[in-house]
Amino acid sequence: MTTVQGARARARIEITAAIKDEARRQLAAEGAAKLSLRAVARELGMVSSALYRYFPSRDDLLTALIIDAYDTVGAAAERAHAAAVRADPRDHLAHWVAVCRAVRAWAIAHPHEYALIYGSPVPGYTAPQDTVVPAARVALLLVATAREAYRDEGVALPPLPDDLAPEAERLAADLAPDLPPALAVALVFAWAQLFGLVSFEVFGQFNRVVEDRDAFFATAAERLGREAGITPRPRA
Amino acid sequence: MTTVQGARARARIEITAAIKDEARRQLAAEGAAKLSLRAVARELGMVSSALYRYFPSRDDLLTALIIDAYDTVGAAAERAHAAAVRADPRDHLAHWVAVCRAVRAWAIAHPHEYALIYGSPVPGYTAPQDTVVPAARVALLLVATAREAYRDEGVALPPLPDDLAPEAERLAADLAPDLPPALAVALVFAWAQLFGLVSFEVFGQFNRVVEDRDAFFATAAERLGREAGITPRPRA
DNA sequence: GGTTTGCGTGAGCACTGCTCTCGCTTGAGA
DNA sequence: TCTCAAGCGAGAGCAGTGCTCACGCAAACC
Repeated sequence: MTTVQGARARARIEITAAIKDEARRQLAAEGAAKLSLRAVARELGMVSSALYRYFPSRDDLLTALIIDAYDTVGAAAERAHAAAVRADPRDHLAHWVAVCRAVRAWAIAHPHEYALIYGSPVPGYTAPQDTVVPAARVALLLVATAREAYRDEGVALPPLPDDLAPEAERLAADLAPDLPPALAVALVFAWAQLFGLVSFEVFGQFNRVVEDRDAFFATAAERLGREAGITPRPRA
Repeated sequence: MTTVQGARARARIEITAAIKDEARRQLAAEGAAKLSLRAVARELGMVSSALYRYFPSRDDLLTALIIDAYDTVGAAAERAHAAAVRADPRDHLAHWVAVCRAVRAWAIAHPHEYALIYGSPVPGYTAPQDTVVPAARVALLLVATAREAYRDEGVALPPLPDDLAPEAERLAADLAPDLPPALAVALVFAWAQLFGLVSFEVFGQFNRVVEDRDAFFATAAERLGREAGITPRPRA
């Protein structure tokens, strides 16, 4: 599908990628606050103003990094999910936990990129439309996992209070019309809570509180799965 | 207790407070990234270098704001808790929910201050020791609420997996020696998950997803309370 | 082959955090 | 009461930032 392009078009793609790579390096090293266009340009051997041919502003560079970050964490989660399905196609709780662990592992390995997407929004900055699809990737994977469990095993969930019923219908209609509203609500809860756990760990809130964070997270992820209606696989 | 102080000492206190106030104003208006010492000084009619007599660096100013933010959200939560106890001393789930709502309300009212304390750590920045006591204030309140419920009504919690048992003992010993380890773990879960929910709302992750956020959060807070072992009050 | 378009250059503007020296003022000790 | 160190504000200055703009060169299109 990629037609043979002129040298110029190809150079543009390569330079754009190089800028993002170098920016990612600085991001990983120093954090978003100290990411500087001039330093990126310097490191790439170009003059700072040249960089504006590729990204009209610092915020646009950050937005590109944000989209990439959403995509890589989404891809990592999807890989982990696929591997878990391969290992045991029927153990849906294991699939769920695998997704959670993948998100956590990626976050710990790339804390500054994680902060970029799940921390405080950086500048003035309202998330552009381009970010919403990649941002939904992990969420949709959680929904898909819960859906498979629901199809295979059904679900028993606590009833919803009346005043949440309209919201629950709306949520279900938006993100999973084939699932019961109570499950849609439980999934959104679990989704937010998963990132609450990961954020607390990555952002240091667990310092001097939780020591054995692997075991802690494993249990938490499993409980989240159960709250999302996924029953553990009965022992064979 | 406050001895009569010289005019100089008093001026120092007042100016320090004025700097923090103005900084908070700019923080609320533009966010931490755009908080500038020079702008604060300008607004206060002093020269920027004078400000360094009061805060040795921008990070120190931010740290002061962080401590204040932890304290105000903690105070708000404590007020809400006290009011709920006054309204019905036996309804522990209502006390819990009141604390959660107070945290959320404060976060929504002061999103940038919330981001400062529960978002991504801002600069290079490792949290100084001074912040850990105020930071624990909300957490300790949650523990206290759960403790009262536990004393009055006991608790039934899911069993912990074996590999989490040592961590659970440690947690219980550190933050509530009088509570069962499984409850200590459940409390840390609930604590992280509470701020996961609030962060997702404040940081815009719920945009285009959750509409009726009041009802959504109310249900979530109640479920968190139940997971933390607080049973609803039986109807009188 | 001529022209439009894309792109790197370098100067420059307004801003930032932070440092340093210079004086004035305050307040505690002799 | 006088003295002198300490506290404090002023101003200049350094190094760095995001971003803009006119300028030329080179590639791509007609």
